[in-house]
Amino acid sequence: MASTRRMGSIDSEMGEAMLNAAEEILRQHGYAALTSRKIAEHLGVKQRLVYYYFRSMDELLRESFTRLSIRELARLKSAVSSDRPLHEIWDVCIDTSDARLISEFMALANRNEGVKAEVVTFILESRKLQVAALKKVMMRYASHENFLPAEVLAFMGTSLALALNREASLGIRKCHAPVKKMIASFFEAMEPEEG
Amino acid sequence: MASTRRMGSIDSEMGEAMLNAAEEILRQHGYAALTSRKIAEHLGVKQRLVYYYFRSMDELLRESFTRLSIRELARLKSAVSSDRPLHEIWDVCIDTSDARLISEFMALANRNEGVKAEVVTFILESRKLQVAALKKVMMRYASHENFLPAEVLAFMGTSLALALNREASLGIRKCHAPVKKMIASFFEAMEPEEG
DNA sequence: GTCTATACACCGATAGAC
DNA sequence: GTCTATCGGTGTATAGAC
Repeated sequence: MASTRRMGSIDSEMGEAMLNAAEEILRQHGYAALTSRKIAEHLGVKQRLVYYYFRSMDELLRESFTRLSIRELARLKSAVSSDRPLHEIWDVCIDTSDARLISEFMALANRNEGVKAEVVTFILESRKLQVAALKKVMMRYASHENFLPAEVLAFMGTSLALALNREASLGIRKCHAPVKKMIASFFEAMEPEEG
Repeated sequence: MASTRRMGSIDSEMGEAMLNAAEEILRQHGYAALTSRKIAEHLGVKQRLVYYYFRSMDELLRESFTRLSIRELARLKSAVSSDRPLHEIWDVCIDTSDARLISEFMALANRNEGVKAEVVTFILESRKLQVAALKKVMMRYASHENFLPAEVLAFMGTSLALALNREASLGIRKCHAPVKKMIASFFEAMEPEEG
């Protein structure tokens, strides 16, 4: 039997507040600064309380990414079933929570098995959604033979959005304008307005 | 006047060894584990010695990225002046030191001004080299009007290589094969063998 | 150039009171 | 559900001996 120490539910108000605080700390100060004491301080409670809601900092970290993942997949699904899925998907990718937060989780995933598993699941799931949406659009509109395979386009879209966001968070803009322009005209060709 | 505590040169054998150890720790355990104690332990010396070669851990971190940056730019420059620059540049990007190491520095850059400045300089410099190389190749070969602008291609190349490496380090392969195939045939068209 | 020794702060995690 | 108090461990950085 596992330990039965914990009594508070993660879905409670305080549990959610702690995950919110964790996200905020990750964004602003990085995973090295994500400690139970900082979270408690952030909420005006005592450090001990964090261990009432989470078995360990590791669990807190995993729960944090799980929640983020659920949130992002929901946005993606909603985009997929919209009128102009490609445009909406791109908006989700480019306007995703924060390049900094993602950077932290990417770095964490390389050495935290729990986070890694969640990150992998998230990437595969969102890619599946994107590829399906692309294939559907490419079926609908005529000239889809001129385009690259849906798998390639999905991968490119994700990669470009991530890179644009990452560089923007560093203050870099070089080449971003022509890249964005190219993407916009590309989407316009694939999924024209009033389609 | 700044402090004059330090006496050892970073370019010395021990200084270099410490930077090597730092890289290794970053790769394997992440920036939260990069401590003066771990570096010393890694080399079989005492922790105090790290502060003989570096004023602070912050300085060590900056020096570490600076060295990495110099190394990568040298590889890139050599690729640019080779027989098939595009193919060589792609090889440098895809075979770059390690997706994990880069993930760590990316995360660090978001909150360490010294590292951030170095990272920004590195990105801008390598982009400049890539764009110049692309333009040159596109001039040389005829059908360059069919291609996207050099700025866009450079950005796409970097983004795709980074994403491929990042996912590979997580064990993900989904869509990688068609993406790599597309890139290979693209380069072949732009820079054919025996050109 | 490398060491011992030490200061002081912060970490995760726990026991147990209220 | 939240608290006080405390454990052993680890972090940066320094003083000063050899």
